[in-house]
Amino acid sequence: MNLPATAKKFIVHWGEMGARWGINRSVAQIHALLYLSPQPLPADEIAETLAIARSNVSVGLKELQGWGLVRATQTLGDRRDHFETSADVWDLFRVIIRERKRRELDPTLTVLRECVAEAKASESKQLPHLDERLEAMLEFMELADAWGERATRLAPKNLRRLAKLGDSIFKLAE
Amino acid sequence: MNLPATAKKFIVHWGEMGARWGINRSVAQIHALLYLSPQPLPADEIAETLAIARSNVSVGLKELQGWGLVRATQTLGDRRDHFETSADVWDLFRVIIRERKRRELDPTLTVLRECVAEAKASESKQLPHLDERLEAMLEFMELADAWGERATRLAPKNLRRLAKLGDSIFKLAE
DNA sequence: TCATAATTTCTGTAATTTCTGAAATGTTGT
DNA sequence: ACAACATTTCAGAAATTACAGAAATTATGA
Repeated sequence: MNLPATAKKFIVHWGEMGARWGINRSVAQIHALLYLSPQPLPADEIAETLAIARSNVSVGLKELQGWGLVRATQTLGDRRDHFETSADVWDLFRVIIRERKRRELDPTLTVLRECVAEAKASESKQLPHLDERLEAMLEFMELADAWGERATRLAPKNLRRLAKLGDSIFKLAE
Repeated sequence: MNLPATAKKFIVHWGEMGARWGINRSVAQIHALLYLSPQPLPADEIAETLAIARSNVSVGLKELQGWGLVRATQTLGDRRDHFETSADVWDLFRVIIRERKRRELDPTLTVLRECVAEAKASESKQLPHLDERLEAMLEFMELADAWGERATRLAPKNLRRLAKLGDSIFKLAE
């Protein structure tokens, strides 16, 4: 596909953003392209459009499917899989939160709980406040975890609605 | 400094987490060590404790100072700078949000606004919904930006208070 | 069953990032 | 001004990551 300049700009920027957040540049670009596409795309068209090797697209799509961000669809008269992502940014947000929570927050909570238990058991001379610091971090992560859990449960529409309530929510805490 | 096993575990895990979020592993480890330390540490002690080159510590500390996460302090009778970070996780959170907003969200908003303007000006045949998709993304980013801005303004204590209101906040959107 | 198409896995190369140790620069006290 | 200490810069080495193309595998239809 020959992309309009605007689409190219968005896809390139999306790739850069992904890279800053620990997502492979090509993977982020594939996702950006699918987000803009009105219909599911076959892997070879993605490869051609983004000018990356077909094999890379295969790996990238697997990765995105692993995140639950992309799914394969089939059409009559074409043996190739066609890939699509959700057109709803709030849905994408929800999925990303869910996965990062599962992959990063949950293991961190496990480690922190172990650390807190150990730190309480044995006081250290070099680091007298070790337990306090770890407990504070644990509390933070548990709250983040709870927010992630709730965001995951909420329907995309309600998530958007909640986001728009920003001002009144922050007034609760002033 | 000879670290207790628990501290090592935390620092190593923190380094891994950082790496997943686009922060250099050593930089994240330096920050973790400073977070656990009851007093500011000189660069050579950081290097020795984490077993990384002194020059590397220098670069890492500069990076952390650039984020506003670490500052140098001086003590009488010691020419060396001693480095410290905030012991308040909510303060750290606030600083990180502020910087990521400045470095990533704000430039993204700029690009997206340009993209939306271009997309409205010229309809594309291949991507008929380009403008809608870009506008939806822009709305999302603007809301994220507004939340970041408010979080940045709030005092750490109030941020914590707000985080603890999680349940009642999410009820607003059900 | 066989030929063809589609996809994935694998392997080596290229590019990037991270890190070290040496050299250069800056700072402090005598 | 000089010596001692402290820090930063820099160039190259080491490690990691990303990528392309070939080979292998899997699926489809005749």
